Amino acid sequence: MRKINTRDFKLATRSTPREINRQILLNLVRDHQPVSRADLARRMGVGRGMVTSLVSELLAEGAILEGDMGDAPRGRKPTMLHVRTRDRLVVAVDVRFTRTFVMLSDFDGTQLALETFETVFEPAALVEELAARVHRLVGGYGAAGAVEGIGMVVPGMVDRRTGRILNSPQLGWRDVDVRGDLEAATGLPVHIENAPIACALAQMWLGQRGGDGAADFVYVTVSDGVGAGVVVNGQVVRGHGHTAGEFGHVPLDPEGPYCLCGARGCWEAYTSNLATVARYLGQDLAPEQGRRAVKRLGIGFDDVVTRARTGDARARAALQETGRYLGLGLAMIVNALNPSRIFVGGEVTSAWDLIEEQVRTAISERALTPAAARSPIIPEQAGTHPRLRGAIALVAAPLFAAPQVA
Amino acid sequence: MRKINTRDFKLATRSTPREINRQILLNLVRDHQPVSRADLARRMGVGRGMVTSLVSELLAEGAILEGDMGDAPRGRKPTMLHVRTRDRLVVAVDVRFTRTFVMLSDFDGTQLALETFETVFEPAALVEELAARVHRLVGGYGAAGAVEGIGMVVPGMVDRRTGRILNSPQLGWRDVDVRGDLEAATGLPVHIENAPIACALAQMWLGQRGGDGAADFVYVTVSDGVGAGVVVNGQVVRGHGHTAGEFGHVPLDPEGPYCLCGARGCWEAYTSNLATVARYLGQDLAPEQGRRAVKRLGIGFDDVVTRARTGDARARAALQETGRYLGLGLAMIVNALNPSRIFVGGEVTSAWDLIEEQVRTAISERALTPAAARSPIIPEQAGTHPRLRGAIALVAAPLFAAPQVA
DNA sequence: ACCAATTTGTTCGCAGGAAGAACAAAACGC
DNA sequence: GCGTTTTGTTCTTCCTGCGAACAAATTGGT
Repeated sequence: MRKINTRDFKLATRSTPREINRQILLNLVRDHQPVSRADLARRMGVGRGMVTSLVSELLAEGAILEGDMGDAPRGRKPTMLHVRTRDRLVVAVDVRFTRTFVMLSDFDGTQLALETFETVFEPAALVEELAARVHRLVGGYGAAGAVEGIGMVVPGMVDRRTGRILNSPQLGWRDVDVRGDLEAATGLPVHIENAPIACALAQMWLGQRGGDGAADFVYVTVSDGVGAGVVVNGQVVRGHGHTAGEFGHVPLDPEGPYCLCGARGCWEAYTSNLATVARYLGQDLAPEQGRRAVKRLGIGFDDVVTRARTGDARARAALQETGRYLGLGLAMIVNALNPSRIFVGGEVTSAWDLIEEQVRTAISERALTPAAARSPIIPEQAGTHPRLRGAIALVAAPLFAAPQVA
Repeated sequence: MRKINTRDFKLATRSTPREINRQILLNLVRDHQPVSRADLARRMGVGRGMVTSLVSELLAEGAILEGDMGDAPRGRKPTMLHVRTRDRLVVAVDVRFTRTFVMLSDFDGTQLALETFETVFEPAALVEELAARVHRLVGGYGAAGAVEGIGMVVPGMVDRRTGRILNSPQLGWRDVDVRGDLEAATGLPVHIENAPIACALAQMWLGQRGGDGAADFVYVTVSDGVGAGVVVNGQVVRGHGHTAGEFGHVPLDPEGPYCLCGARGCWEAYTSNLATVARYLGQDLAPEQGRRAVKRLGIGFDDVVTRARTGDARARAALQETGRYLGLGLAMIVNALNPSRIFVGGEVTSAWDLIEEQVRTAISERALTPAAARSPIIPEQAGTHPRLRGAIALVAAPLFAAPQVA
């Protein structure tokens, strides 16, 4: 029961049904490939005639491909259809505080090249550096297919429509138009998105095929900060001012430790990697000295995990406390949005076996119903570059998304 | 960019464009009535021919009406169109812990009759009582129009599709099928919904006409408990297990006061009416004795407000603290979802002038961006029966909602 | 009083595309 | 080779958006 916005609606034309059915068919091919025309007709509940017509249109556009003959017990053998992905390339860019990652991949997420360099904070210089690398990658892998766009993920608020980065404290950017410059420098369409949202997009568009198409889930990223990408009704929630998903700065305790945002007791101040390290070292995080002390000692989150695994009881305790607070925050999300599942990404997942019990206990304590207490929490295994996969989704998703109508 | 669910999609047929445009037109009439065909054609950007055809269809169905001639500086005078609401009736039912409210109203929300009775907790008995009253109302106001359905609002989780009440602690119901029984007893279609969601629906469908069509907002109800109805992209969020919006049981402080849900420090335990009264009396809320003490003294939330207004400094302080915690919880919603606005309903609104400053201060302290800190918080004035209006929306909304497509 | 101008509302013909039936093609077993 | 079965194409029908032409209603100027 969606309300129609009388200021910003989209009329249906004669060709609207075709657009809709085209996208449905394309998504069915995507989820069930390899698949025959006759099978598609059965799944869609339409005649094979219509499928033929839609398929030939998609074939002409190069959206799908005919593959081998399939096998059938009786009758004519079907020709199988696939989505064309292998020779359609994307440049995925992940700008992080320390380093920037650039990956060349195809629409499926298969990695062709990956390079990283130290992040340049000056927007113009970053664009120049990126443009040079994109140019090199496009030239070097020209034979593998055509690059159809650049997907870029940044920490901070982004206005998807204009492509402007409204505010990124980590990079020190305010209302910067990187998209326009990068498009001009490379001649490729550029899509920019906020990092946790991109991770949610990666789950939505590149997650396991034929999954139950979870249309309601939350992706929580735990690294230096804590953020969340929220998906409701198959759509990402961006918020009115582009700042939705900032669960990281919801207070768990008004008297809690100081957070980098200036407030006290933020969820992030309990469960971010920095918080875990600070807890292990027995330091208070926020007073600037504490933070520098953490940095000086050169102990990172991964070191804490390693020590916990090799018998350091204090490290183990620090991690378990992180797990407990992680669970409390997740319980908040369960109560607020009751998603069908919550994905967790970031370095914590490497210690999941050490903290899972604490996480689940905390959720059970706080969940309102037994069903909610059982909400699946799915750690995304490390090393899958969820942000880069999100960047790929930024380019690939528009081809598969439902047409906007009404 | 909505993802198409390949398990549960809806094909477009030949008549899909018509359905879509029909609903757009109907909504335009609703928002701009009285309005002429030519004006609609201009607003929709289509020829007048198509408008004529759609309008005659809607006229034939009785969805809209032709009214007076309008006035124009030159040329033929237009005939104005209206949505037909006056003679289309709804029975709205609000089942609360103490009393049940039954209202007869038209589609516009104009009240024709309102009665209340003490809530019967036994489902079968309640249905019987309701059926008798509906029968009486329908008979008594037969001349005013035809009753097109019953909208029912209950405290607790509801499965909208099946109409079953999954769990209502307040009423002591678990997996009860009131809808089927009430439909059988009255012969009218029945829609059931959870209370905070219904309040959000009331805002969405019966809120001020031609408002900016806020498609992203949250309605927070503060009474005995604290709940929220969340609207994203023009759609209500129900959650995977029908328990979305339970912000009331997110902890503000793990060491805080006990909540009726059993946990500690819930937002509800700080800002519900009971919490305010308990704070005023200096009692701890949750231990069963405290709660009974509050009841025994016979002081309600309204009494605290009255005393605060007549110079009782302790009452004033208790309310202001409630305001502060209310603000902290609202800040959480702002950070999590960044809605375009937050509506607040319930008895607190009667003391809004006393607490507004505290609310706004708390939000400012916790919001991440200046824009988020300025998020409009709109108290709904008391006595407007938002839950009953939500019940009306349950019946009226399907006529205006966007058709589900793709 | 009549005519031009202007605006509203209706009708009609064209064309895009869903829907389904008829038809052609391919494979298998007898 | 021939019937059977399944796949894929083609063709006809009909719904409906879309634009153009037309009818109706009103005002103001001559």
